[in-house]
Amino acid sequence: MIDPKVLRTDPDRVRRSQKARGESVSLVDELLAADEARRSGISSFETLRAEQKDLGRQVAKATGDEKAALLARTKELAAQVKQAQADADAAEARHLELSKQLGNLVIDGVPEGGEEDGVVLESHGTPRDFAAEGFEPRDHLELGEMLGAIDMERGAKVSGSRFYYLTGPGALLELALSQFALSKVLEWGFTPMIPPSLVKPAAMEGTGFLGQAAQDVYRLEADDLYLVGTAEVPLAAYHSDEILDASTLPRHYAGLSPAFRREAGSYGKDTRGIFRVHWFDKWELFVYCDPDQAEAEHDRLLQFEKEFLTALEIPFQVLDVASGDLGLSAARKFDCYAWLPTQSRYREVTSTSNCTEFQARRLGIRARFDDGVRPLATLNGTLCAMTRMIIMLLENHQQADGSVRIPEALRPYLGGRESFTPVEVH
RNA sequence: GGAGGUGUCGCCUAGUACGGUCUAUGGCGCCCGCCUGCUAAGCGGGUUUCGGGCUAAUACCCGAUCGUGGGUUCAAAUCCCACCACCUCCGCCA
Repeated sequence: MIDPKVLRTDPDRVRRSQKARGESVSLVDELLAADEARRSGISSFETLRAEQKDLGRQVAKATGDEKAALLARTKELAAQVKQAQADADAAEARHLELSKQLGNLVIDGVPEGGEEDGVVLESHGTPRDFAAEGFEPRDHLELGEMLGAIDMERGAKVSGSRFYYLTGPGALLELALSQFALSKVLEWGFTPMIPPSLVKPAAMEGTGFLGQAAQDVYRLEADDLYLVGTAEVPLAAYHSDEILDASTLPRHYAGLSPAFRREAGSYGKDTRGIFRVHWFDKWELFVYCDPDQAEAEHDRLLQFEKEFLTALEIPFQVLDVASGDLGLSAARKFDCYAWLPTQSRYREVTSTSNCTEFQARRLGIRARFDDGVRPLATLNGTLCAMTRMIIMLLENHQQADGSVRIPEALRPYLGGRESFTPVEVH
């Protein structure tokens, strides 16, 4: 949710933001009307209720005829109070419903437009020239099968399409990546967390995943729980309905969890291998901070993501995501796109969002600052989505014979091993 | 899954059998002040939280808030119903 005061004092700014997102601008006017109705509803309820309480006190003290007279009067008032409360509740509910539809305010400077309009801010590393090296690169699945690292067929047999087994070297790679990620997050001062990956509707709703992204979420009907698509959800909900001491900010958490995604509407897209799957494991970075520090923290998250990709020797670009492609919660988003040799293009591997106070307001996360209790800012960023990172390692570090060089940074977590080589598998 | 118990303003706690100055008690902690070579102790005052109003700002005023949501009633911490969380025991289980 955005700040209701901004809506009242500067509705044009909200309209601009809605327009930049490609969302309905008339929602802003509906919200303004709902807000007004809500405030006047509450106000008339409070007035009546004060009167009722006062009468109640008199009744408590009175006796005999006096009491009977007061009781007769107060009965009618009670009916009015009840009605006023019902009206106020209805107006409040309407306002809340509309508020939740409104996306976060886009930060100035975010490029306008949709998916194609993101701006490349920087490029790091140089894609290999396989032609110059004299061989045609194999794609990650071919390499994965040669190495005995990825088994899609059995994944499909057991769980269906878009499921996989990581076997032998594949499993080792994921665990090495995970260990490497852990050592980095500790070095950067994050608290490592293993959060629950099933959450209640409130957590999903509060993080903004039940809006336009709802069709992509797995739900367990029998238990009314959701499977999270990212550790962002349990990490954001961790402090829900809490008031934190400002002196404990910023708080840096790094969560390792599975990510479950229905990938509805992506039929036929990226169907080969483990590029787009229904489940993968991921290290996610999460920050709670003073809204004043949010943009600086956002830059830091991006730095960490860049450092990780650089250490793994993967060429990548940084994209400033356009306003129409931000999702509900983000006010600004930077994606890292890594070079995928067999597609000769950069593909998304990480994404970091500054959600400002949007999620905190929905989840009731506040902090006690010198100037009072205010919602704080939340930010998140991918550190390592295992399947995508494995793809990038396999393809970028492959050799002519199908073996794959292990970047130095990962070797300590693989017993010093320098490469994986093709094997006979069954 | 079965049986029983508990849930009060940071923590502990009084209040719930019998609805009405509960406008929620007391202690700890914390904040301010006094006293004081300095600290401690002592003394006095303040302290649920949230939303709103009014202020230059304090002060002050109004509403909500006793796990959550409903209900009964003129009136609910207190009575009724549902749900949630935690604890104990039993069963099952990595």
